[in-house]
Amino acid sequence: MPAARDAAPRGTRGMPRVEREAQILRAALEEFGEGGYHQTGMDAVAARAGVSKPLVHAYFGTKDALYARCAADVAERLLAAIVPVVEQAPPGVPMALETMRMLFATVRERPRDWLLVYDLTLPAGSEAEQVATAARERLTKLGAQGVRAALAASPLEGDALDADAMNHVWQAVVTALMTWWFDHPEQTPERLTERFGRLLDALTASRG
Amino acid sequence: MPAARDAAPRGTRGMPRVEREAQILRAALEEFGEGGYHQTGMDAVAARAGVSKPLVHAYFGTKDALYARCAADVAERLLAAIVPVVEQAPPGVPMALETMRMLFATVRERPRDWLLVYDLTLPAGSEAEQVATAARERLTKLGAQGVRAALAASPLEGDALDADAMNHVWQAVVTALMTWWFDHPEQTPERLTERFGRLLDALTASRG
DNA sequence: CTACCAATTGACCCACGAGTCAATTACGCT
DNA sequence: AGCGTAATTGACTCGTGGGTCAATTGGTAG
Repeated sequence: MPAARDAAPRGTRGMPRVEREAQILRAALEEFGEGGYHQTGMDAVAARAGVSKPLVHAYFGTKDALYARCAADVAERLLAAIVPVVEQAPPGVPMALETMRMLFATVRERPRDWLLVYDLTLPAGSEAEQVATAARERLTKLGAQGVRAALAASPLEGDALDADAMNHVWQAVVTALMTWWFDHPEQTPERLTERFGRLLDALTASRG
Repeated sequence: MPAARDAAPRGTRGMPRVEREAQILRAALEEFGEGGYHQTGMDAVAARAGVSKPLVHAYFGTKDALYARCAADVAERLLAAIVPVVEQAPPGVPMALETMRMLFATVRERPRDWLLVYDLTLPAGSEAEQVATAARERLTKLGAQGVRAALAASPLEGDALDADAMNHVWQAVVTALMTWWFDHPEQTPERLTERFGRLLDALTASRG
């Protein structure tokens, strides 16, 4: 099994640890994104990475740990992308749209990465599920602030549960546009966001 | 194995076929709804129904066929509920809301039934996936007409893809409210629908 | 060149779950 | 009561996939 060292003074062979790790992680992201947790095998990940199954285990431990690592990686990228937006832009629908655009842009090369965090069929109580759930909660608190502000600014001001429900809906909308993206790969983050803006406009107009 | 007969003139034992079938189907709906396809075992279904595993196979064949049967059952109930709404109400947002209310009401006792149709992690190419996909498509064409009408009536009239994207978003919104319902079982179909109406109002107000 | 050592793997083990079959049970008819 | 029949099941097989281990490979230091 590989030791916990990156420099290679003695007994080095094959690829440097960091590269190998990135390579396997990338393969795992692709496989998990396409097949989900249960339909993806460690063999498939190893094959896609071009290495043997034991090596994947040596680098990431169990399948559960590998998935958790992948989900954490995705979550970290997403959070890093939207934190500046939430901190800088004034709350409101435009901020929500900008947040959405940043989310699309973050997973631009592999849109299915998003599913790692939003897969609801993970083994109950597993580390993978805990990481994914935690990631969703952090994204909720950050990304939905704009929409929540919009809700609070409305003359109706629903009860406390409305904000929670709104968060769920907001995330589902992003997920829906992500999955729609899968079938329309020619779309760009910008066009997707504009498209959603049009939908909002249409909805607004039809209710005015 | 049970024969294909319902009346019981000779060699009868245990429960009548129709009751037994309904009993197993119900157990399967509960199990699949809670754990999804891959995490649910035939043993678990049999145990929940209070029968043995071979009996489940005798009644429904393979696991795949059982899931397909469950999904078809859910789809049939959902379609039967919303067809009258779509045919009678005038297109527009109110019709969409009424459709939503009927969907909630249909799965009132077991909201997780909805997930049988909207599980994206089904084995690729399986009968279960085909049934679920077909059900989603039928629901799309029916349930999204109101929203599509709203989109067309807007002054913006987006391109042809907008309608497709809008359908995806619409279904995701319903799914999101369903899953939100799981964690708030005290909610009713009516209150859920009203809540979503409030969210729409707030969104409209914040953009006017 | 040689010894050493980490990286890498072929081959294996094993748990779990789908699916099957012979055997058993109990109901209805005579 | 006793037989025929269909419902029901205990106990089994078997393929699949997660995980492990001893053995091999090929760099690097001396």
